[in-house]
Amino acid sequence: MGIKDRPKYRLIIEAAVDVIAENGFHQAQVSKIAKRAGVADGTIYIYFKNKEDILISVFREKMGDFIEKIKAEIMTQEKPGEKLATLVRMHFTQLAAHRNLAIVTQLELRQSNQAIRHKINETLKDYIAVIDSVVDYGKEHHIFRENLDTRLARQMIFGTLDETVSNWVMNDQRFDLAALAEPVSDLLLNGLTR
Amino acid sequence: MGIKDRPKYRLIIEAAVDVIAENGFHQAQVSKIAKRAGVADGTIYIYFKNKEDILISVFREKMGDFIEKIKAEIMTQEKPGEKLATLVRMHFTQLAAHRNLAIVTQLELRQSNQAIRHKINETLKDYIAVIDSVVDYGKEHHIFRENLDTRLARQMIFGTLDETVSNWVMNDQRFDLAALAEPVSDLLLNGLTR
Amino acid sequence: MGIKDRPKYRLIIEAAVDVIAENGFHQAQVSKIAKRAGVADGTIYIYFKNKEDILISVFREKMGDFIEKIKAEIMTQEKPGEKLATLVRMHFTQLAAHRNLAIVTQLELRQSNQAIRHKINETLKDYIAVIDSVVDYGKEHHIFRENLDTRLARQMIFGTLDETVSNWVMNDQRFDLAALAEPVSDLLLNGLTR
Amino acid sequence: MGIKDRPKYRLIIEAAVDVIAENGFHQAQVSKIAKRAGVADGTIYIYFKNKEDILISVFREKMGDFIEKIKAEIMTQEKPGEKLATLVRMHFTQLAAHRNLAIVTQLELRQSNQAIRHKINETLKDYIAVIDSVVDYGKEHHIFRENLDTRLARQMIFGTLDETVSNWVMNDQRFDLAALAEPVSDLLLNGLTR
DNA sequence: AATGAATGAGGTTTCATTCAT
DNA sequence: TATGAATGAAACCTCATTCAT
Repeated sequence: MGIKDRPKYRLIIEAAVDVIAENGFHQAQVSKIAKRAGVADGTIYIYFKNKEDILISVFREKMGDFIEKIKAEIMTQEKPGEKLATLVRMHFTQLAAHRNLAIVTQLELRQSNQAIRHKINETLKDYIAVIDSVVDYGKEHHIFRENLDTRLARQMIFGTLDETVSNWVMNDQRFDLAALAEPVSDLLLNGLTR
Repeated sequence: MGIKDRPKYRLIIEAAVDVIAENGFHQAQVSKIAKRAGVADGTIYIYFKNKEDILISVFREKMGDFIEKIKAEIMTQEKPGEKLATLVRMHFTQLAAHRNLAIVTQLELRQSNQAIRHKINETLKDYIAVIDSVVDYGKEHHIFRENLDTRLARQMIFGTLDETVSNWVMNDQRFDLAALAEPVSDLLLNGLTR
Repeated sequence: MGIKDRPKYRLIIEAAVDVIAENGFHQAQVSKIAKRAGVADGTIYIYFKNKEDILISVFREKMGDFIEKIKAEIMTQEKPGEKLATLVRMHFTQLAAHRNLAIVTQLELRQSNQAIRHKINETLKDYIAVIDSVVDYGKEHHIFRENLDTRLARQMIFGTLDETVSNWVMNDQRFDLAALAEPVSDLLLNGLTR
Repeated sequence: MGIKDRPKYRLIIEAAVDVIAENGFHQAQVSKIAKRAGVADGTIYIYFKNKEDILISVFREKMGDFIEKIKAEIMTQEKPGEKLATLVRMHFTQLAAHRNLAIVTQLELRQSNQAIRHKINETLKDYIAVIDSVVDYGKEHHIFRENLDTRLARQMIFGTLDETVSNWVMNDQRFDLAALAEPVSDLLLNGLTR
């Protein structure tokens, strides 16, 4: 049984998300995470190499689930427009359903140093690939413009989603994020088609 | 003569940008900034209340210029599409021309604590207003769709620009950012029109 | 087992007394106390909230003992005059026996800021109560004048003792403090009786 | 004309008393004293060698007056008891009339380092001599006990006065200090006579 | 495997003093 | 004489990580 399957591994990951969301990145000390997880400080270091490893693991585990679910849902769709709409909807609904996770990924983890953010970007590459595949699928099916630059399209899609969720988090989640799925995917679709 | 007009004020601001860009946010000690500016550590505190004040001032001064120049350039344009194209072009060319500033605003200052980021967001509101005015202008002139949600459109525009510049910085400025101005503004325009 | 019962707690208290007595209040850096106690700087902060807390604790612990011993000894006496004589004798002999403590309480801790001195005064209130009880006891037994103002009498007693010890400390303990116990208590007694 | 007779010298002395009384010893920066005196920081150093010199001068000038007035008043008395009563009364009334001075001498200047307090004690020696002369006068006139140890008597007198004024200052001058002159001198007299 | 007491490096800020004008 | 901008040394405290138990 790998170390990641033992109960305390997940306990620490969950504790880290909550502690960071509630206290902010700079107030999320290892000892605080340990106390929340109900383990000793030293135990953390049996499961994680160092603090950086905790943060990266939080992102990898949580974003892994996040991406897998989006992938699975997109696969059920045939039409390019539906795939894009599904992507947007899943992106928003998942983060709306897990506010602490949204706070951690949109606000707090971005305060980490360059080393951590570099590792985080590695994980994001999987998501980038999903977006790119949706764009390419649309181009192949002649729904999106064929001279569309995939990278630019992806930056527009990801940038728009990211900026929207960030606004939602920074406004203390006061508006209904899920409700924005439709107008946002319409807006993006309008930019990609023809 | 206000304190901000004395030569050392600007000297320290410029030194801060360079030191942060070259060493990273967390390695930008006050003593390093002072040495780069050619002043004593204590002199910093004649011009700035504390370290936080230096960082906020860097952003305010630099983004102030940045926004003013974009505003001025946009005003010379009549057509909504040209205004948007100008916004995108100015955003990219200014940051491409001041790489250290781009590194500081896109990467390093985002690692600051919530207090600093809150103050930074205050300055960004001026830029938000500029983007909103371009969107509204386009709607009023029946070039952009009239049922377009201004906030969503702005999030798409800003999100796309920000994501693109961040990609450029994180890729060590290996591609020509300014050259992306035209395809990106075309892409955005396509999303906003009709 | 409380944190104050762990050996390092007392080790740090003792180190603080010695370092302050030998170096003076303003030259008693935390790192110097830590080195003298044989612990790391950070260890200090496991046992004490901050530097102020060390100083207050030194006074509370040491004066606590000081007062308890005087109290116990006074209780063994029946005659008011003997109680006063015991108070004076114990005050002088204890401080004469612990010169570093005398230096710290008479000279060095008085250089602390108002917050610390306020906390120190809290501890002194216990001593004030002991003196007051001796005065009241003498009045009740018709040995001290019955119209004697307890507060004034206490100020005379404490002021005289304190001034005498301060003189002894400032004269580098060149005279025999303990030998002054008898003449001083005679002098005070003369002022209080009839 | 000596430097001490020029108007700014006294201006700075008065400013120092007020600034220390109002802000506390540790918050009485040279720049604050300069601003209060209406002079530039650098001007302070034309009149005083350094900050220590300001503090010592404050004490010397103010206590000089204080002692001179007590001396003069005592000389008008013939009887030993009256001389002592006058000493006590003048001590209390002068400090009661100059609260800022009382705060500075009783509370704030005692927070200074040993070097300053040593110099302050030099000035106090003049006062010590005055008290001693009163004690000796009483002994010579067979009013005070002849075997009275002058130093002990002086420590009792000064300690009692000092402790009483300190209590008054620390209780925010809530009671009438001058009114204590009579009972305190009676108490002291009782201790010295017979 | 689990604990938690102990470690120690590192940086922001204050303020007395100087000196060119 | 007077100014006030500039200097620069010095210390408290935090917290990620270790290791004896």
